[in-house]
Formats: sequence, structure tokens, C-alpha cells
Amino acid sequence: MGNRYHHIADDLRRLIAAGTWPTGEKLPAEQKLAARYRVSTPTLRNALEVLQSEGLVEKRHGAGNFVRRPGQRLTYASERAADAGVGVASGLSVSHDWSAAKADARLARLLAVRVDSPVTEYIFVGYQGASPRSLARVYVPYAVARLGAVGPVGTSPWGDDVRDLLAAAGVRVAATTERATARFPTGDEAQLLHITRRSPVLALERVATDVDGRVVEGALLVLPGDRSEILYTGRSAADKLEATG
Amino acid sequence: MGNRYHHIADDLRRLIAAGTWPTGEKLPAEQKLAARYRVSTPTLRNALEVLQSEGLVEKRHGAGNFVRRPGQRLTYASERAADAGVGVASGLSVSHDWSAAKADARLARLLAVRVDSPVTEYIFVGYQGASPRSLARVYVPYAVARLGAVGPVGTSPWGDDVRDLLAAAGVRVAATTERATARFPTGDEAQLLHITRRSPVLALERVATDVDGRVVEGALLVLPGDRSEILYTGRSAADKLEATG
DNA sequence: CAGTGGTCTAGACCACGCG
DNA sequence: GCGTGGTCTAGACCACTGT
Repeated sequence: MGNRYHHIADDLRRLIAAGTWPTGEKLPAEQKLAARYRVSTPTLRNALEVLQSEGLVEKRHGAGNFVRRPGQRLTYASERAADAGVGVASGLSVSHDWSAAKADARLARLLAVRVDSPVTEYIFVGYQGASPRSLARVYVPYAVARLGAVGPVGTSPWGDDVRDLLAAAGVRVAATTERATARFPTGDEAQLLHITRRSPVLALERVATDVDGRVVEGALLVLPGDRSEILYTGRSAADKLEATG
Repeated sequence: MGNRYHHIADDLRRLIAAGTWPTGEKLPAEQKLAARYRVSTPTLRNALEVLQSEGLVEKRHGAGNFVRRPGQRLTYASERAADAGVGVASGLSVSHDWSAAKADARLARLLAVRVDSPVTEYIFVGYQGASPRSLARVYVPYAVARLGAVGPVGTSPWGDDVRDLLAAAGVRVAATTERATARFPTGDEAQLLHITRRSPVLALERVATDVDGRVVEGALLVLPGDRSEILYTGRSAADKLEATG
């Protein structure tokens, strides 16, 4: 791979692995690194972007670039993982909020309701220490919410508490569907998660339906790609594929 | 969001949605667009990168930027989706190859074998038309492979055929674990998938074990983020309790 | 305040595709 | 060969952090 910044990223990766800068320590300023490698600052920044997306480097605007502890990933475990005894996130604090809202086009599609239908929106931001690590936006259609499932909820970073609320209101979740993609964050998401708009995120769409196939909860989860993963476990047949179009 | 290129991306998104350029058609050259928006070419390219990561625009080096049919996503459905009646592959051709290899550090960890252990490597590239859309690298430890599971295999884009081979050799897969992250592709992956190193990909690690907990197959899947998704469906825990009494 | 990263400029040159 | 996107330069200026 002939890319200039890729070569620089390789070199920096090697230096970090060799312990040139201890974990948590600040790297030399981008200007100095650019001078060292005799490249322009945008090129050097591309190299750092690569390392950032690998979770090796954390960029802090105005402060510097820092070496991060590797392997420190936040795991979103799909419900079944609980059966396998896999632990979910620990050491997270969560801030949350809820409000009334109206479904936009995307939300209407997710929840199978009409555009502008009233919904209750819960927003969860999971923190590890001082930095946000997960964003969950959970939506409950008003037709479901008015059964009693509104109000403040608990502290699960994935918004699972809404399920408890639904259960308390007599709503039984029968099935869950999750779709995951990789993309760049929107401006709002980047701001809430304290990341750049140039670093990949895992985006999850979760839909829960009751026994009648009615959607009782929809959720949009966003996880920084460099520090999180989705975990699925299950007993096995063969995996299947579908090409839509 | 004050970003210049974000505003341009918004405007182009609007124009595309409005049908200014028909699906599959070429956008004006980047130079011309840059002139139209009175920005430098790197800035305009950033805007196009955003649209590309949303799957709205396809970049072709030397040819131009093209409007892509939206909603055309390749779905990797986890095994349980079969229960939900999700259809199987259509419209994909697959090229594949296999060879003997030795486990590097990462592979050794994935397969729970020693570094330099012999493994059989299968590489699958799924094509939709002429363009590659999925990359699967499937590994079988030699201790399993020598039972008979070596040789050419079928045409599933996810490398599921290796399972058939294993089954034919009397190897029973009891459980599967999948981990998904969002990151940038490596140089090799970008080349094989015909994408930029700057566009996010979904990276899946799949591990299959037999009843004794021994790893019989490990797989590394890479899917372009702008045109693929992972699908997971399942009944809820409550429902499961009902079902099992 | 000084130092740092974030964004953008106005070009240059290279690599690819297509006729 | 020509038009296209891909990469890179050598700065400038702004926004943020910490003292």
C-alpha cells in the first residue's frame, strides 16, 4: 500500500507498541510529528486518524493526542448473550432523559407508525469515567406509552430499562430485530459522543414487537467504532444471506 | 454544525433526493462542484465522502462520482434469522480460493491455537455484478482439517460452505459467537473490496465451536459499511420462558 | 495567555478509466 | 490522450484546553 500516511501510521503503531510513549501519555504535537516525517500536517493527521479508528490513539482538541489502553472495548451483547453468561458493560454511569416527540420519516418507518405520530423519546448516554461511550435513543409509540410506560427510567446504557417500564405496563415483548451498520456519525451524534465526524461508528437499529406483531419499542444506538463491539452468541445452524434491492 | 463540507453534503443530498441526477448517473466533476460551491477540492471531497458513507454516492477512480440506488444493502443475517423466514442469497456470485497457512498472533487468538499452527484458509469474495461486496476469510485448524475438511468448496459469500465440508467430515458445530466492530479497512481489504481506505467497514469475527468447546472454524468477515448491514432476530427472553415452560 | 488540534485554501502531481 | 478521482503540499486561520 503506497499511501504516505499509511506508512506513517505503521511506524507510529510500531513505536506505540514498543512503548515509546506510555499508555495515557501525550504524543508529540502534530506539527512536530509532521516535521519529523517531513510531511504536511493534513497528511500526518490522516495517519493519526487511522490509529484513532483502531483505538490506539485518542485525540483531544486543544490538548493533544494520547495513547490509549488497547483492548478496552465496550461490548453490546444481544439479549441472548445473557443466556451464555456473557457479562455486559460494567463501570458505566448513565445519564438519561425523556420527552414527548413526533415521528419523523425515519422514525415512522422504524416504528411502523404514521409520520408525526406522537412518541415518547428516551435518550441514554453511557459514560466511562468522564467520556461518553454510548448513545441510545429509545422510542415508544404513544399508543403503547399511554398504557403507562412513560416517565423516568433506570440506568442501563442500552435503554433496556424501557423494557421494564413496558413490562410494568403489561406490554409483553415477543420478538426483537436488530440491524447494524458501519457509518460516520451525524453532527449531533459526534457532539454527544465527543468524537470526530470522521471516525466510524456502529449504528444499531433495534425493533421490539409484541405477540401481535405490533412495534412496542424502537431504538437507535450509536457506538464509537474504535472502542465498542457487538456480540452475538447462539447455537448454530448455518448463517443465511439476503440481498435486498 | 458549522462544517463547510457538511453543509455541502446536505445540499447535495437534497439535490440527489430531488432527482437532479437520476440514479446511476454521473455527478459533475469534483472540480466543477468545488467551483460551484466556491470551496477547495479537498473540502468538496470531504462532502462526497460523507455521502459515500451513507451509500448515496459511489466513487469510481478515473470515472466519476455516481448516484447509487438507495436501500440496496447486502444483509448478513445471523443464523437465527432463518427461523424468522428471511430469504437466502440472490444475485450474488462468489469467487473463492483456499490454501494452507500458518496462524499469526491474531489468528492464534481467534482459533485458540498456538502461533504458527497450521491452518487451512478459505477466501471468499462476494460479487454483486462486477463489484465486490463482501470478503470472508475462513480458517480451519489443521487438527480439524485433517479429518477431511480440506479442498474446494461451494459458493456462499459468507463461507458457510466450509460448514458443509466440516459436517461431511463429521464435525458438528455446536455454538457460534460473532463479534462486530466498525473500523477502516486495511490496505488489502480495501483493494479486494474495491473501496477507499477512508470508508467505514463492518468487521465481523465469527468463531464456531463443537460440543467439546473446541474451535473448529474461525472467520473474519469484512463488509463495506455503505452497502451492508448485519441482521439479528430473536424471540425475547420472556417468550422463551413461556416456550420452555 | 501559549499551545494544541480542527478546518480550509489553492494549487500540484499521480493513477486510473475510457474512448 | 484526456478527463477523472486520489494524494499531497505549505501554509492560514479558527476553536479548544490548560495554566
